[in-house]
Formats: sequence, C-alpha cells, structure tokens
Amino acid sequence: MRTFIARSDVFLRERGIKASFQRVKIFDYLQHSQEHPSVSKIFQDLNPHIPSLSRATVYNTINLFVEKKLVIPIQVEGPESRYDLADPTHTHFHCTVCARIFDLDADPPAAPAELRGFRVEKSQVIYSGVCPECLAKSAKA
Amino acid sequence: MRTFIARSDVFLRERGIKASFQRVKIFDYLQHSQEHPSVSKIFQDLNPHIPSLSRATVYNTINLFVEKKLVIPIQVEGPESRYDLADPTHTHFHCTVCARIFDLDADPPAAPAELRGFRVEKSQVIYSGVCPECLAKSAKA
DNA sequence: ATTCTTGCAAATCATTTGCACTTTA
DNA sequence: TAAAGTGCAAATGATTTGCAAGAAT
Repeated sequence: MRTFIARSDVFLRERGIKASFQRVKIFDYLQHSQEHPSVSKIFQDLNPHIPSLSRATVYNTINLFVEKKLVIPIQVEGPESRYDLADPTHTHFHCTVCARIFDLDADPPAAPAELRGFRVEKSQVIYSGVCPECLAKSAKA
Repeated sequence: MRTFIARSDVFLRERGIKASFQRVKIFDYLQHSQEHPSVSKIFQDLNPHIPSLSRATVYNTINLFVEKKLVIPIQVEGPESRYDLADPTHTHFHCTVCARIFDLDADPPAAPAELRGFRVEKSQVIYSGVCPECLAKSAKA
C-alpha cells in the first residue's frame, strides 16, 4: 500500500521543484494510477482535463521527476518507457498479454558477492509472463 | 563461461533458421562479443567486413533471434536495446558511466509466492551503478 | 521455380530541442 | 520582475516496413 501525498505541491517544493499546475497534475496522476503508465498514457488521460497540455511537458516533467528520484523508469519490453513512483521496496511483474505491470511486495535481492568493487546504486527485478486474468481468458478460447 | 558453438550454421538450422551468411556472422559476433551490443554496435563492427550489410538486416536478424529465443533483449536505461545470447543462468550489471553490461553468475531469484496464479515465463535482474574501472577514474579526477 | 532473405529508401514512432510566450515564486 | 516552465513545431534517433533484386533449396 502506497502512502498517499495529499499536498503534492508542498511535496514537490520541498524537493526543490517548482510546483506548476501541470507538474502537480502529473504527480497526482502517478499517485493514483495503478498502471505504471507510459508518457502517452499520461498525456492521453490528462489532456481532456488540461486541453493545453503538451506531450513535451509530460516528457519534461517525467524526466525531471526521474532526475529528482521521485519516479523510476521501468524497463519492460516494448517501445515506450513505463514509469512508477520511486519505491525501492517492490519488484514488478509484466503481463506480456495485457501489458499491465503489477507491483510485488518482494524485496529486491541483495547484491551478489561478485559485485564487490562495484558501486551498486539500484537493482531492477522484472518477472514477465501472463497474469491470471489473461490466463483465464486464453483458457476459455 | 559460455559454451562456444563452433558451427553456428548447424546450430541455426537445427532451430529452424535458415543459415544465411549475414545471420551466421551476426550470431558469431554475438558469441564473441562481451559487450551486450546494440544493433548500431553490431552494424558498426560488421559493416567493414560485410560492406553490403544493411541496418535493416541486423534488425531483422536480431528480432528473429529474439523470437526464436536464441537472444534476449536486456532492458537497460538508454535509447537503444541491448542484446545477449539467451542464457537464463546469469544476471547483469549495467555501468551507467561507461555503459558496459557485465554478466554475473548469480542465479535469477525464484518467483515469489505472490505470483501464485501467474504464469512466470522469465525474470530479469539488472543491477546498475558504477563499475570498478569507472570508480577508479572518478577517484583520480 | 518457389520461397525466403537482403538492402535500400521511405515511413513510423518515441523522444528531444529551439524558441516565443506564460507562469511561478 | 526575474527566473523557470509551457507549448508548439521541427528535429532527431531508433526501429519498422514496402518492395525490387538476389540467394538458397
């Protein structure tokens, strides 16, 4: 369960990020999304509410959030990057049928002994396959 | 240590892949490369020896190899996909300074209990940070 | 001969950038 | 009001595609 941040504007300012209208909306969107959305998805969903919104702004904002470590890119197969609020305590499952990404509570693995001498900054674990719903659908067919 | 395949043409045919000159060269290149190369890198290195080679052929071939499960894409950050011969017994470390990808012997983690009900087809673990050589260089500076 | 592969060029798609305008602190 | 952010359109870069010519069985 994610801790919700009620005042995104304050949260952003505390991290040295100017809390523009667009940034707050994008941050709120990320907080409420279960989708681990791509930039296109974010744009598509917010554009109806913010008609002036530009794709470039979404890219700028996401890149800023990644740089400030509020957001992490999830490197799944497919043409677009997907994003999640930074939370190092979970790993992901990527359904290759419906393209959804699920959060798992499992802790990331400890760095193996072979990595002595390396500076390990982060780790990413992604399982992929087919989620239960897609399995059920394909069983019916 | 990877098991080398001396006769790539035979290996490919056994897997239902026509062993064209280009495909054999690309497969051999992957076998000898320690670089986990991108398509551009493969093209760049093979083009001097095969002047007629086309980028499209490299893309076609790599996509075919991925489809036939001879090769896996490694989802590291950055604009280009990187590739490795399929070998589920290792994980990777991505140096964010020199962009090299290192093979680790560590086994992939067992799927966590939360994934009961999912069909887990593969897992990918990528550590990232700075490799010892880049650390040494930055210490000097 | 038929089928598959190659290589070129054009097309597509994700992402970045330059710049005039607007907003935020 | 000064500094930073936005939005448009054009640019870039990776990847895919259509198609004519070439190679393999």
